[in-house]
Amino acid sequence: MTSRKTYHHGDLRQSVLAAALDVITAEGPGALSLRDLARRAGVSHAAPAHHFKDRAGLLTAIAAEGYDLLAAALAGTPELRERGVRYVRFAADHPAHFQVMFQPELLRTDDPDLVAAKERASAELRAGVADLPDVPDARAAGIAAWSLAHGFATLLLTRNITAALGDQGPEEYFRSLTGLLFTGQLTTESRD
Amino acid sequence: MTSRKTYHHGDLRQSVLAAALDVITAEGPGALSLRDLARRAGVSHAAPAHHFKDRAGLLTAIAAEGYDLLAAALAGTPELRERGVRYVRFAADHPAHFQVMFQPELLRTDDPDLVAAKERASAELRAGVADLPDVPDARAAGIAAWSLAHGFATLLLTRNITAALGDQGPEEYFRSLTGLLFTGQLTTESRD
DNA sequence: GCCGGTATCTAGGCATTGACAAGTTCACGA
DNA sequence: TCGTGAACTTGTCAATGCCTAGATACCGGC
Repeated sequence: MTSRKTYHHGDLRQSVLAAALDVITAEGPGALSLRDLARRAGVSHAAPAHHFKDRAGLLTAIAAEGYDLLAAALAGTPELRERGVRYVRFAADHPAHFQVMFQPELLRTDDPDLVAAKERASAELRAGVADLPDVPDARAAGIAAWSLAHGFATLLLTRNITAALGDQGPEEYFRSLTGLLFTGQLTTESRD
Repeated sequence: MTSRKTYHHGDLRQSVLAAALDVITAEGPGALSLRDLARRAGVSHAAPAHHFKDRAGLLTAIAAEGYDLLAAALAGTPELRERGVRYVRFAADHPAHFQVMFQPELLRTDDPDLVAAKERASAELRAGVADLPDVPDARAAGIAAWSLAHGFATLLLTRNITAALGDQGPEEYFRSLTGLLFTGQLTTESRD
């Protein structure tokens, strides 16, 4: 509702993006309305379209930004476990990005910017397992680690493990979870 | 478009549910339109509302059905690993249910039927770790296992691991993944 | 300093949708 | 037979996405 003296908003793209993240965080991507975002920014209802083309364009831009944020969050972390912790932290800190990134139906998955950003994040994920010693199938190991972190993050954001967390932060809880796995406490059953 | 001779459809609820699952599977929950579902069933545009109240009601019914299907899929499986495999299989077999179940913004989370069905599924999940020997924190172990299976399932449905699968089925791949973890092949790094 | 091109934003309109209200048809039991 | 309620229809309203045409302002070349 910020009144504006100039004809040009000046920073409409960022303004709309920020408002979109708020809405998605609070009510999910389904509640997104381009017209509502325009109202919040104090511009006419068709103004956002110039920056994002349409709804899918806006969400694609958010997803691309998310992949870049994820890549940055993972960069420079040597240990695999700590990468997992940072993955969880990213999801907790950027829930809107995270949600949109993993709902391909909402996106233009062939968008060049999105593809490039996703590849940068993907490279960081692969780097986490590349230097593991004595792992026969690095790709499978990577998917195992990714599944664990991604599942934890998803269950966290869908409020499926809030009770279990207690007063502990998600990151610490996840760190101790990996400890449980890596010290073999879950391996006591039959092996085939 | 099936022409109908009687005034009453006869099985509108099931008809709408089935059509909704098709749409969600193909294009996600966002593409759901009550009016479109009505057209497919050959009824007037407001007929579905009588059975599901509104959009959230329809999605809540789908989620509840999903939790019951999941509980049934897990029931009677003794081993934890096999429960994980069945969890993955459930997601692969019922992608629409799975998606909707884990998007709380779309649902009426306080709906009694939904809460009850979710509790039944939750009980089956807990049962998987209840009889594990020598696990100090069964709850944490359960969340670790759930995270792994849920993450794998989610990444599978979002087409993030299709390349890695090759011609292997998701279930077999997941089974071998758990093998990787449970035989300690990912535990070679530092332990603190 | 000004002038034209272009990015940015406005205004209007159309088809579609979700939700609501009121009326119609039908099944079923007293 | 009658009436009661469930199942479905019809009509309507506000809101949305998207398109098109037009208005405004910024910016580089001259």
